[in-house]
Amino acid sequence: MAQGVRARQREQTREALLRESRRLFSTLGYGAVGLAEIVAAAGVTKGALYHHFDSKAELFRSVLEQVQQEVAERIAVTADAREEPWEQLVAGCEAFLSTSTDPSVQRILLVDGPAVLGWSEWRAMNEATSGRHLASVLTVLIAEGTIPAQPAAPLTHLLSGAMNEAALWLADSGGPDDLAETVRALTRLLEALRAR
Amino acid sequence: MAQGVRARQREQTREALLRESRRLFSTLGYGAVGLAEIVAAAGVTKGALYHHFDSKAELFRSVLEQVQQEVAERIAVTADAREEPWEQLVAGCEAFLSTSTDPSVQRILLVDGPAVLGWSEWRAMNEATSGRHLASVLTVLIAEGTIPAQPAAPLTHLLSGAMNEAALWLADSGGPDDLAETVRALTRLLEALRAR
DNA sequence: CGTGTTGGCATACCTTCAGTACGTCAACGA
DNA sequence: TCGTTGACGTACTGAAGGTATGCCAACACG
Repeated sequence: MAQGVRARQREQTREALLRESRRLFSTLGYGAVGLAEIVAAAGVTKGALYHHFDSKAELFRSVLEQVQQEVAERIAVTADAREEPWEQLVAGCEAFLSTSTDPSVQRILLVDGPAVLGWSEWRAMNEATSGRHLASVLTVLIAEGTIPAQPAAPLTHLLSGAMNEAALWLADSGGPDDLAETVRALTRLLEALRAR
Repeated sequence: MAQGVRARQREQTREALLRESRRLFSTLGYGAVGLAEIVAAAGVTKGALYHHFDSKAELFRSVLEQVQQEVAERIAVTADAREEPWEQLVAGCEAFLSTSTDPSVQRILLVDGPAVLGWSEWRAMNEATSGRHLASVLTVLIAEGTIPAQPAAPLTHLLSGAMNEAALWLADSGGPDDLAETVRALTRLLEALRAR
């Protein structure tokens, strides 16, 4: 860390760009934010921006990657606190829903993400971070027979999509009751899946 | 119909703009398509476009509205062919999944739609068309006790999101097996919901 | 049937914004 | 100490969304 004044300055600039662009992207949306706004807020110029990122889309990609990492981290921490895979699934889902009340998660990760990067790239990125937790725990639950035998992939996508949409909904027209109601509905859904 | 040469010409121009922009939006995405491309393909100029639509986003909105109507129509026709509400639900879900293999539905309705219009507007539009069918049939199923008593709204959004994501997934990395697998997974999910 | 009006569109222009070319200066290695 | 290089700043370009204005044919109306 702090390997020379040069590298430190570089990191500061990069972080300022990421921080300010994340703030602006999450409040105004990708399309409504100009590079001029971003560099002004970060206290640099477009030369600096293009020295660190190849394009506006690449800058957004880095921001999205950062958001993804944070979400995945919170899910992993919450889930790993439980012993049973089933408990991990439920806790992880709840963690995702509560984390996603953050507007930056909303807009950047769920709305603009697929449109800017294209859905398949967005999906690959999701798969590499928070999506993997869901896939792996479902695989375990199917293998141990807690969930009836079936291919894991389709079910993973169904649940993933359900939670994404639910997150968007309860942030939009959300009284605080709706979060609880949604968690309960999701729990009922998961419980219904369980083998009996 | 055909009320004067004037109104007919107007309709032709408008339809040409909607048709060509829908084609371009669905293949390249909203951001990658310029108005110059659209008007060239439609055989008119930007003057005509702005005479019919207030902005590029408004043009996209009209295209999206058209796509939504078509999807809702196909779902309604399929569902109304069944008697029992439960059969209507399953058939409607299957109809949505198979309809959504169309790339224009994919890109316009599911990917660019929320980003261009904003999620809440997109949601309102969805609610007014195809989303209403899902909401109403779920309400009936809960009322008649086929699905355990619970608020309808959260469950509606969970299922809606599940199908949206599933549609995107099976179009992207989809062998024809995946469509069948996804339908089966969705059916299992719905069956699990059923009161026993 | 002649005439004024309006609707439907073309043309030319303006503004903004992503992206590029190039210059500059301080940090770094030798 | 000096040449090199990396981290920017500055100035410019092309393109794209949007606007102002003009034109001509269709329509209403006497």
